[in-house]
Amino acid sequence: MANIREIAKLAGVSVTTVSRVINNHPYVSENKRKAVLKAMETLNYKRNIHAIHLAKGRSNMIGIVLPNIDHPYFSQFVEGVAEEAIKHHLQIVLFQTNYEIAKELDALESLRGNLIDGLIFCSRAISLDILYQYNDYGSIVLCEDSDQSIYPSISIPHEQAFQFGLEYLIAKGHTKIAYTLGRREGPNSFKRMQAYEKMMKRINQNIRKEWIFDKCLSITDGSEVMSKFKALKEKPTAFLATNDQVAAGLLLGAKKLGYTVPNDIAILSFDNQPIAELMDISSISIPIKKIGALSVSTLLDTNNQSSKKMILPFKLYERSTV
Amino acid sequence: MANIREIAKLAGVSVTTVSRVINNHPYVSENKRKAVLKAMETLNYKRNIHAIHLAKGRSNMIGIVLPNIDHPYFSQFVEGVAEEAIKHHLQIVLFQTNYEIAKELDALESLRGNLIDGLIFCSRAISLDILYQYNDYGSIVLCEDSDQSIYPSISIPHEQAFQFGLEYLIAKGHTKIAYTLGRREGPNSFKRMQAYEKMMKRINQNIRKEWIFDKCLSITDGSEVMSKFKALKEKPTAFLATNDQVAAGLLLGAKKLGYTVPNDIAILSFDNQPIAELMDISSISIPIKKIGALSVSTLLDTNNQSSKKMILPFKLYERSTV
DNA sequence: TTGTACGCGTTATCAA
DNA sequence: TTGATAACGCGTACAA
Repeated sequence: MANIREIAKLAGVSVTTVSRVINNHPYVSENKRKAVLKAMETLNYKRNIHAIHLAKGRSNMIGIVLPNIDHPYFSQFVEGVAEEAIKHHLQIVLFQTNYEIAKELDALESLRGNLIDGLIFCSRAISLDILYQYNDYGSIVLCEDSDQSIYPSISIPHEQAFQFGLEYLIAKGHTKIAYTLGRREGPNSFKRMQAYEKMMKRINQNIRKEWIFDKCLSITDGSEVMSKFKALKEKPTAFLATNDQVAAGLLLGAKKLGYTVPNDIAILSFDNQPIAELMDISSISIPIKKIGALSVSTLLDTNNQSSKKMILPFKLYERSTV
Repeated sequence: MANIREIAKLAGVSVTTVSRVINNHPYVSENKRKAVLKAMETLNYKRNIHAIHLAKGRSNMIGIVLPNIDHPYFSQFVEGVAEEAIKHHLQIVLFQTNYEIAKELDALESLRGNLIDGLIFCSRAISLDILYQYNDYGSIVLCEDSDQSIYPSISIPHEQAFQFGLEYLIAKGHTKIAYTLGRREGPNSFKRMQAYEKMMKRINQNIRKEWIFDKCLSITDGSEVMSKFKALKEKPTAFLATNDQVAAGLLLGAKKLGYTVPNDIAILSFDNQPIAELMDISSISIPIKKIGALSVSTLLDTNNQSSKKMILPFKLYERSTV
């Protein structure tokens, strides 16, 4: 409860001097500094962070917007953010939105209300129009393959990567290719769908709606898709999966249903997480942690270069499922 | 930028009245309320959260201390916390510690400095002695099978659950039982080790250090343990695994090395997450999300019952790996 | 090198 | 039903 004034009184100095000692400012004589430190000790002083935030107008906290933390992609992303944040003495506030726009607005309002200095959109549902309204209230970084020009964005080139995956499957002799998506509405999904349509046109294949599975994010989702695959009259020969979890589910589901991989059905996925290596799943790597870390440094850097787009490299890891 | 005073001026009322309107207090005439709301609208008013925190002495933020978020156990835990927190309009601040005591101290200092109103220790490395020094600075909840009596704790009965798992393996004919641990130092691990020693004594088995594998948390860790298993002269016939990830790694590693499960080696794990169901791994469930959710409500409740210990039930799901 | 005095934006108290 | 004013605790011109 002891505040800076009580310390000053006990130490026989002014509050300014106390403040200087606390913040390691120069121009404090050694004996006064000692007196202040001693007073702080005896009164068990702790500074009130809210007062600092109020006085400074900043909080050294940043927010992360994500649908749900309980998914390897997002938790790894946050891990990358956390590691970088700690270097800059930033605290992290989590906004789990479940893709609800109202919750994303909460996060934006927290930015407007100065709770956080900046906001990282790991994945968003809200429209860019609304996002633009918050342009003045703090830094915002988008982690998506975005073509807008207001906010900095960081991602891999999703369209190109998806096309690369399709070309790889085609080169392996596949023309009947199905794919899974997290959710149709996301900007990254949109890029993936574009790549798919383009490539199918190139190899003269019709787009079959029943070969496109959305809402696929988890290992369980992948397994369920495999059951749907079984019921399909006309079957694809390959899957391009949202991520390694879905691919693992597909693989396990396939084995359970008696299909052999890659003979009956080939599987290629994204992310290249440990599970892909362990289950020997061919996967296109995405540097998730790095994207997280870069989103922090970009956030801090945002004064200078307010709307740059960063594109990170992806890489194919060939394994046994294609 | 507009603050409460400017609103007051424009609306022709006092700051008190503005504050009343903002906080839905009674005793504001309808026309003044309208005038205030209009002024807020035209000046694009947003309240400064730091000023509120300072004036109120609270922040409506809670902290979570965990080693690293990029693990299904912890991310699911946080998911449980987040879902409960949102019901109480609480924000979540993440403290990723990597089991470093200094980082745990950071979190405690944030509690002391009023940044957060309460702190949840999902897993801790710091000693209870030090923890006790922060008893006055806010609520603390421990999510461990703890016998201390200062802070509320929430967990499953780890010793009992581990014993239950061992008894199950023994009933299935196993006497040569190995196990994996997250880290030796944790309170939960200690309980598990106790149970192990007790049960081995009961069935007249020596404790073999080389059958105890620590630092096992991930799927990769499990796979590596299996390689060590291969090099073992005298081999156990069963593994009790830290969690489903480790079990999955053990299972995949076993298959890769040509062992059959459960004939060559049986595997039983904890958590019962989706991957266990999908890979048909026998597992003892832990209600992780529920523990997370309860930790929040306990935190809020902590005035009344400052040191209760909550023990949640576990349950065995028998599958094909034992 | 030190201190005074004010600003930060809001809530709470008390008098009217 | 309203408003003046004092906290809340710290940072920082500016003066000395």
